[in-house]
Amino acid sequence: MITNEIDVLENYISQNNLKITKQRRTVLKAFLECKTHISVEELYNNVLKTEPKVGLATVYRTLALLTKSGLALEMDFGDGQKRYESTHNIVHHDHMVCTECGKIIEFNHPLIEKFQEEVAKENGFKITSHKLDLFGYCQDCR
Amino acid sequence: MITNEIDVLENYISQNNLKITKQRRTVLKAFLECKTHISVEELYNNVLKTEPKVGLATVYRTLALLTKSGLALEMDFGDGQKRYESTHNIVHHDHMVCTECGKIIEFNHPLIEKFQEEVAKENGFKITSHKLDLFGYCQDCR
DNA sequence: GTTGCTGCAAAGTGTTTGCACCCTG
DNA sequence: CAGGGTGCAAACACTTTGCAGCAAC
Repeated sequence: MITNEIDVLENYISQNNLKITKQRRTVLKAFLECKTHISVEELYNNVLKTEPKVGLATVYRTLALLTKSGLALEMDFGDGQKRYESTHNIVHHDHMVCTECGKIIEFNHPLIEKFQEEVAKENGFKITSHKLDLFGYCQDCR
Repeated sequence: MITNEIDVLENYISQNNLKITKQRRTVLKAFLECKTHISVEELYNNVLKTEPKVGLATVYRTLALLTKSGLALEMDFGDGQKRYESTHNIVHHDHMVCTECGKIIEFNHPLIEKFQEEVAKENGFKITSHKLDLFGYCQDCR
């Protein structure tokens, strides 16, 4: 529920001497209502629909805040802009990106994760995060 | 051998009505002598050591050319700049990136590749390329 | 009333492009 | 000598930052 996220945000905010503002609530709300893997520009446009005088910089700053507070994940598909995904109610997954139509299919394969850990251990490497993107053509575009 | 790469480049160039120039040779030579996963800036600095009046734009343009001719692979580790790797004598591999010291460990795990194909097939997805990056701490930094 | 937040515009960063001149083929 | 290549600077796209006024606590 959205209430839940606002709690998380307010909790983070009160622990860090920050302040809740109308803009931050608006951006969070729009972020949670949006499709996932949203770009800053897309989110900004959605925010403007309800709150037309919010600045783009505020959206950038709020997304950084959401990322730090653990509500958002920052992604980079190499298309030159950052994209974000809510951490609410999602389990970890990787992405197939259709280079033709831009569609993103999420998937998760436990064995792939397992072998990642295995190969990391072999190299004395401690994984904190990972990113697996498959690029190609989706069913409709192949 | 370097001669080999120049052949590949000249071959591509002659097939596309392009021209061999001193700058292109210099960039290619520096590229092949450099450490892998090199950034444009790093390569540019190395080029300047032997040919001080080459422009940065030429390095960008030549790297695009090398990528198109199949001599270079473009990578993006999400640090805001493109990096390149020679395709010469390398087999496909993925990367572990130490977020502390920047070290990059290459690895390859055939089963991970196999399961990628498997999960793609399940989704009717045709993979043309993929990218797997593990982020975390290397042996020295953990 | 302090101190953090906002909107705006300016500055940054990495990359691409327009153009006049140069050089390869 | 035609047409692509080069260096330079300007333009670009996305993101960050400085600042004066504003709002939350």
